[in-house]
Parts: sequence; C-alpha cells; structure tokens
Amino acid sequence: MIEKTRGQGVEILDDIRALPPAHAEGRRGRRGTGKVRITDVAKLAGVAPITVSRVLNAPDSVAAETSRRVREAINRTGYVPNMLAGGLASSRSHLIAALVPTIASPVFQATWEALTETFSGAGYHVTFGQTGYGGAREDELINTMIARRPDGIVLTGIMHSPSGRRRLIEADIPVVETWDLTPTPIDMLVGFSHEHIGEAVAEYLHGKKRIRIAIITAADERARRRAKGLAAAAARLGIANVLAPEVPMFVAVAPGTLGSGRRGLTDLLARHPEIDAVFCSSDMLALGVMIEAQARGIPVPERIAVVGYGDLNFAADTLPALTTVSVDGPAIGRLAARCIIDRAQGRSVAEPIVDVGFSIVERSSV
Amino acid sequence: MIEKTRGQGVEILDDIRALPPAHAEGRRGRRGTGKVRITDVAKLAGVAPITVSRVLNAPDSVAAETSRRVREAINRTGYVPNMLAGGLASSRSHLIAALVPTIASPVFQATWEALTETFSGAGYHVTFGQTGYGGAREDELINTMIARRPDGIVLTGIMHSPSGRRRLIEADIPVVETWDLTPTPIDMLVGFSHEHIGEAVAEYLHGKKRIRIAIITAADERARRRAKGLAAAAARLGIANVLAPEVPMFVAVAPGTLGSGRRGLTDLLARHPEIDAVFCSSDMLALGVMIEAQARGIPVPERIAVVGYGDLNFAADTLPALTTVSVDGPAIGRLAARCIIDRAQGRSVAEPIVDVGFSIVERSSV
DNA sequence: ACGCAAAATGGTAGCGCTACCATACGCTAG
DNA sequence: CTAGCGTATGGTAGCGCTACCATTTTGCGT
Repeated sequence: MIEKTRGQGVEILDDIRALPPAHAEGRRGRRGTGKVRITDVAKLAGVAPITVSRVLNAPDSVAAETSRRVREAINRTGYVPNMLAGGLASSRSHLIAALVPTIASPVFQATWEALTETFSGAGYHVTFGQTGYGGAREDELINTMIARRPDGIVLTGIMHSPSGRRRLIEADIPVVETWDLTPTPIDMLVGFSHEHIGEAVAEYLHGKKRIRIAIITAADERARRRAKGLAAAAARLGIANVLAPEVPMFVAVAPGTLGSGRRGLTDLLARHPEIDAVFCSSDMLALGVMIEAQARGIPVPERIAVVGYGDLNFAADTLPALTTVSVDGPAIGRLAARCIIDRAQGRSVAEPIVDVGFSIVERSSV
Repeated sequence: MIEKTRGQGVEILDDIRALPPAHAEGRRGRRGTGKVRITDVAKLAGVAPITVSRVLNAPDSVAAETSRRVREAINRTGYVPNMLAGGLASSRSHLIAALVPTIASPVFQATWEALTETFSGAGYHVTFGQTGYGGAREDELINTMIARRPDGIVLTGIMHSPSGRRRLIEADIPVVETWDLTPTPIDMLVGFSHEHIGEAVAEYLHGKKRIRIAIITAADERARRRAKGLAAAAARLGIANVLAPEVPMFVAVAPGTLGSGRRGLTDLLARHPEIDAVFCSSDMLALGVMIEAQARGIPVPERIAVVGYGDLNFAADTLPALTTVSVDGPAIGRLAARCIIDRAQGRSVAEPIVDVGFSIVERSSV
C-alpha cells in the first residue's frame, strides 16, 4: 500500500532521473545509505573528493573550469552533502540552537524571525528547543542540544541554574543570552531591563494622573520582574499605597490569553473597584481587558487606562488603539546572531553586553 | 573582555569540576574538539567503548552493575554524546525536519506542539524550516534539510513542485504531508479538505438564512481553496448570485492580521453594502471584522454574521463569541509523528492517508 | 559433571567528510 | 636558466561513534 502510493507519486514527476551511485550494488559491508557520496561526484568530475568539498565550501580556491565540471557532476548525480559527516570532520555543524519558552509566542516572533534570517544568510540553520514557561526541561534540553554540537546557542532570558551554566561553559560553545539584562552573563548578552520597564510604566501612568494602578500578569519570570519594577516605583511615587500597601495583581497561567485578560479585570474590579489603570504583561491580555471593559460598559481610557506589552501587530488596530511597551525584537535577533557569527569567524565581539532598551508607544488606551 | 565575562560566569558556579579528558594535551593531530569522548568514559569505567554506547542506546542489553559503573563515569566526566558522529555511524540522526510557512502562526501552533511532544517522547528532536507563505524557498530548504539526514520530514500542505517531490523521494526519507488532502501524496498524509470546509460554511450560513456571503482571506493557497469551496457551494445553493455573479472577496497579505480584517470589512462594505455574512480565513481576521463592525455601530450577528477559521484560544472570549471552523490540530501533529515513528521502527503504517476532518463551532457571531 | 543456549562484552572496520601537508605547475625576477 | 613564490590539486589520516561478528561468561537441564 505504501509502495503503491510512492509509485503513484513517482509517475507524475518529470523523467530526468539522477544517476544511481556506482557503489550502490557491490558495496562490501551492509553499512551506508546507498546514496550518492562525495567520491561518486569526484569520480564523475574526474577530480579528488577534496576538490568537490572545496567547490562547496571554499569556491574561490578552485579554478573556474574545474568548478564548472564539479557542479555539473553534482547536478547529474543529485548529490546532497551529508552534513553529519561534514560536521564531524570539521567540528563545525553550521547549526545554531535557540532555547525558547515556546516557539509560538507572538512576543518573540519578530526576534526569532530576524535571528533565523540573519543566521540563514551566513549559512547557519537555527533549531529551536522549547523549555516551556516553567523552564523545567531546560537542563535536559541543553544536553540534547549540546549533543548536536551547535556552533552557537541563543537563550531566551538569562540562565540561572548553576548546572546549566556549567554545562554551557564546559561545552565551549558561544552563548548569547537575550531578552533580559545581567552584569554577569555566561558569555554574551543582548537584552533590556524588565525592572526599568515596570518603573517607566509607573512613571508614565503617574504622569497621566492615575493613582491606583493594577497589574495583570502571566506567570512568567520576566513579567513578574516588570510587575516588581512597577510596584517599587509606584511606592516611591506615593501612589498605590493610598488605600492599600500593595499593587493589586492578578496572575494568569502563561502564556496570557484574551480570556485570562477578561477574567483578570473581572477579578480585580471585584476586589479593588477603585483601580484606574491596568498594566498587562502582554498585549493579548490587554486586549482581553479592553473587551471585558466594553462588555461591562466601562469606558477606556476615561475610567480605566490600559497598557500592554509587546506592541504586537494588532496593538494599533484595537478599539481604542492600545498604548503599549515596545521592544525592538528584530534588533535583538540580529545582534544576537551577529555576536555568534563574529565569534565563529574568529573576530572578537566588540560589545558582549548590549542593552537595546525599550519605549512606550502612546496610543488611545491611556 | 570576553574572557573576563566568562571568568565571572565561572566563579559563581558550584565548584565540582568535570574531569578533563586525558587526551586533551597530548593528542597527535590538531584535530578534534578536546572534549570528553566515549573512549574516555569507557576507560574510566573499565569497559569497551561499545558498552558505553549500549548503556546510552540499548540499556536493556547491559548488566545492571556494568550500567551503573558506566553511568557514574558519564557523570564524573560530564560526557555529552556527539550525535553527529553517532548519526553518521548509525544512519539515524534522531532528527525530524518540519517545513512550515512560519513557526509563529497561531493556526498551526497546537499541531507543532503535539508533533514536537510526540517526537520528543520517542527520542527525536524536531527542527523547523520556514518556507514563507509564498513557498519560494521551499526547494532550497528541502536540500539543506536533507543534508542533515533527518529520519523523517513533515510538510505543511502538499508538495506541488515536481523537483521538490523528486528530491524527497530520492532521499528515501519518510515524508508526511499535512493540513491538506490529496489522493497522491509523496508518501504519507494527515490532513483534511479545505474545499469541504468552504462548502460546509456556505451550507451553514445558507441554513441561517444568509444570502449575501463575503470572504476576507489572506493570500495563502489553502485559504484560497476554502474560498473557492465556499463560492462553488454558494452558487449551487442559489445564493451569492442574486445581485452579482461572484462572491465578494477581499484578499490580504498573509498572515492575516486584525488590521487587515478591519480594512477588509471597510472595503467590502464600500463595494457591497448588501453583504450579510463574512467568512474569514483566520480568527484574527474575524476579530478585526468584529472590531470594525463595532467601530461602525454595525451589530454582529444581527446585521452581519462572522465566521472565523482556526478556533484559536481567544475565539470563545471575543464579543460576541466567535463562530469558527475548528480543526483538530493536536491530532494532526500526533498522527503525523506516529506515522514516521512507526516507519522508523520498521512497522508498516496501517493508514498512510488520514482525513481528520473539521467541525464548525457555533458561538454567537452568526 | 557436561553440553548447550542465552546473555554480556569486546575487536575491528568503517560511516562520509575535511584538516593537514605534500606535490605539481605555472610565472616572475635575477 | 634557475631559484623562488603563489596557485591549484591530491593523498592520507582521522573526526567520534556504532554495525557486525566473535568471544567470553553465565545459567540450567539432565
């Protein structure tokens, strides 16, 4: 049945068949994949295997005519290099491991896109490992990633676990930590301060005469630190402790959804009806807050101001348009990739710690 | 400077150092990574390298006491296997390549999550390659993926390009096409019919007495086919050609955003003020449509019904709650993974073509 | 006690590629 | 004409691991 299906697939193809590798039949052992190898291409082109390798990896070092013959042989045989073998021999896998909470989070989307794009242009493939928001599988994942001998590792956030740090250092692979800030990274870092964001939002809302700020946050470490920054600044500014000593807070499971935003506002209004502003740990939560406000007939921003985080592609189009914290995600991706590429090419990295900062984009929800 | 940073990193770690590999100094050639190899572990445990290999890859074939000694040696040396070498020797990379339009699309999120999870449980790592919605880089990407000799390839949609099909067949790697249906897949397939979805939505809206259905779609091949299915059924049902022969349509660049949903409704209302229902190619577009309707004071569903696609995690929480087409994404991911795992373990795949179907989730927007 | 199968372990020879050094061949300078 | 250099190409020897088969050890029935 399976063979049948394959057969049908084959028949509708064009009829140019690749040459079968000469060794496929009379190979001594039972090993090997029976596929075209670099020696098959070399034989057909009348050169040594190493010359084929050079055509592929260092084209400038091969004469034009030789290169042409080799390329023709590659096309005729349908040769696809075996990067496992190449990586083993050269100790360069052309692979980059990126550890992320989840690949689907829209907040990181632009960063991973830029990262992938930049690496791709330099001949690297980026492979993602998902740690989950709890970070429980992080240590295990680091091991399976190192097992593939990547040429670089990109982390989301900073690595706290001592065992994880040790493994990364001992693996002797360039590491970039991202989306956070610390004076003592494992190796290199491109990020920004979540505490500063919380403080900046508190100051911004204080300037807008909001005196009772609440927080709706996903149970994510960095989101919590933004909340802490806001609480600290609120206390310093003399707001938030007018009626109670603490900033009202609703914590949802990560990642935050529209629904948890709605539930968050419902919960906060029940407990603290006096709140006049909400800082959300993601734009999706903020959208949920605005929808719940609409359902309750609460005018935004008149009665309650809403601030999001992420500046996602829908933030400008909500009703009212969402005021939010914007981080230059693509810059983080590009810079992180640059760090590793520079290191891989033997150049020294001028700035091993980069703070890309952030900005508050004012729209209509405050 | 870099070294300084590394040094700081090291100092805050716990003080258990891995044993340095004995060969690191007096190695003959300049080759190698200077890291712990399987022979170092074997020597320390007093066994042959192959026994260490077996402890890692076939634990049941090693005596308990031997296994214990080997594991201790692994821990003491900090050994991490080199999967490039292992893959080369065994022709099994434990790598799965998944080709996707973009990793961040929420529509596929649940599918890739289940896929990754299932493969992960079987000892495989899934690596994603992004083709973009145009699919321009697809052929090139297939080559770079095959170069890593994955044990399986998962495609989003069906592979149309003959050259891509040929390469995949010649690579002799198990392939699963997903999220679409064809009687002639390359190898295996887990998906559903987009035409049928369009037809089902037309019939559903017809049953709700809607007689002027419009479409807002992203410029994505499968979304277009849903639109085609709807148009065909609408014509057959005698709707959609009451006033004009064609279904009014707005095409946005992929992926659809909230903003393009708003613009889509604005455009459609200007050109076809009589429309009474909109089928969107994603829930995000549908949310945009509802927000634009709200901005214009158009009641949903009374004046205009809205149907989305994807049943994303916010669909139940919009205002009104969104009626949408739901596909069992996790099932697609699980089944696709199962197909490849079964094949890899020599079992034959009972059903090489699986149609997981779809359903229309009725909420309040129709 | 012995024979024999099953379980446990090891030796050897690659997997397909590239680093390293050697060689061959022009070409210019003296 | 030859030394000396740079460019183009090749031979050899691994990279670190596992398949394959051989060997040793163990267990158990008679």
